Amino acid sequence: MALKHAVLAALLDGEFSGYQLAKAFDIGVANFWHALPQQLYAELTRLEAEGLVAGRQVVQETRPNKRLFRVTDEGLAELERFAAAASRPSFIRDDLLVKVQAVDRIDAAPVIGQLGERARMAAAKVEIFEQLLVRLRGGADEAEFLAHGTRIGPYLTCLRGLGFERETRDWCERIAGVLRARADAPDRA
Amino acid sequence: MALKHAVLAALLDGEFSGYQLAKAFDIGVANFWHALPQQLYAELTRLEAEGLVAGRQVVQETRPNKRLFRVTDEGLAELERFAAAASRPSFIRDDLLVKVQAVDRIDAAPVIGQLGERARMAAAKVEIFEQLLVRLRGGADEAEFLAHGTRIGPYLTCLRGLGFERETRDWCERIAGVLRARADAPDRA
DNA sequence: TTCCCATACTCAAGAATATGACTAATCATA
DNA sequence: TATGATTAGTCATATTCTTGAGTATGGGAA
Repeated sequence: MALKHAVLAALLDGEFSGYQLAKAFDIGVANFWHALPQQLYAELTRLEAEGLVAGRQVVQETRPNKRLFRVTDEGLAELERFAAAASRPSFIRDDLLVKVQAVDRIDAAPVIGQLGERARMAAAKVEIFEQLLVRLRGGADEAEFLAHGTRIGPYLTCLRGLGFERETRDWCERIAGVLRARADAPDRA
Repeated sequence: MALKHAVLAALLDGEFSGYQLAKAFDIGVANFWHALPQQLYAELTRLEAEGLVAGRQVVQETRPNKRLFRVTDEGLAELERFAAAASRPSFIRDDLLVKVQAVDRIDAAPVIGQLGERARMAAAKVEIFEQLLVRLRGGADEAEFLAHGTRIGPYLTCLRGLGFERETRDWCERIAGVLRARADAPDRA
C-alpha cells in the first residue's frame, strides 16, 4: 500500500488533479514512484473517502471540469506514520536484464538494439533531471540550497533519479559495446 | 509475464530446485529479478506444464526429496522470442524515496535512520557482488573475460547490480548527511 | 471539415505479486 | 533435551498492477 503514500507525498507541493498526477507518475518526473492514471484516480477516491485528502471541484469553461486535491492534516499524520515504519526493500525488476542474463544462449542482436534504445531513453531522462534540479534550486548553489532550502525532498529524490539514469545509460552503452565486439570478432574459445 | 522468462534465464546455468531458485530470487543474488518462493514454485509448475522446463525427482535420504529443473529446447525458443520482443521500461518504486520526498513536512529522524540502514545493506551487497564478479571471471582479467568468456550474461547483470547498489549506498549516505546537518543547524530561513 | 491530440475521467476484468499459514524431516546449538 | 534454523515444499487469500475499452469537450492542423 505504498502508492497511497506516494500520492500523499506528491500532493505535498500543492493542489493537483488526478490528470496532473497521472502525467507526473506516468512520465516518471515523479521519479520516486510510477503508476497508471487508473490507479491514481482510484487511489484518490479511496484517500478522499478516508479523509486523507480533500478534493474541490474546479469548473472550467474551455476544458472539462476537474477536481483538485490537497493533503489533509490526517493525511500528513498518515505520512508521518508511514515514514516511521520500516521500508520494504526495493528490488530490481527489469525485462532487459533478463535478456542480458540469457544473452550467451540466444541471439544477441535484438538485445544490443534494446540496450541502445534504453541508453538513449536514460540519456534523455538525465537531461530532464539535470534541468529540473537547476529549476528546483532556483539558481542557488547546490550546497547552499541543500543546507537552507525550505523544500528539498523533491530535489533529493531527483538526485536519486539522476544517479539511477546515469548508471543505466553508462551500463547500457558499455554492455552494448561488449556484445557488439563479441559479435564482430567471434568465438575463438 | 516476465517472471516466466526470469526463471528460464536463471535455469540456463544448470539444474536447480525451486528451493534453490527461491533463495537466489529472494536474496537478490539473481540481481536481475526478484520473486518469492510461492511465485517460483507456481511458475515452475506452469513452465513444466507448458514443456518449457523439465523436472526430475531427486530422492534424498537426509533431506526432503527435491525436483531439479532444466530448460528444454522449447524453453530456449521461448526465451529467444522474449528477447526479440520489446522490453517494457523499468521504473523505480521505493518506499524510502517516498519518505525522502516528504521529508520537509514530516519528522526526519526515522528517515535518516532508514537511510543509514539502507546504505549498510547496499554496502553489503556491493561486497557480495564484487566477490561474485571475481568468481565469475575465474581469476581472468575483466576485459579478457568479457571479450572471450563463454558465459558472460550473469557477469553483465551482476555489473548492473553492483552499479545500482553503489549508487544506492552513496546516495543514502549523502542524503543522510544532508538531513543530519539540517537537523543539527536548524532553519534560519 | 474531418481527424487527431490534449484535457479530464470512469469502469471492468485479468494478470501478477504479496501475505500468511501449513507440513515434515534433519541438523546444530544452547 | 528443548529450540530454532535449514531444507523442501503446498495452499488459500488478498492486494496491487496492468490491459483494454469507453465518455465527453475543445482546439489545432491537414
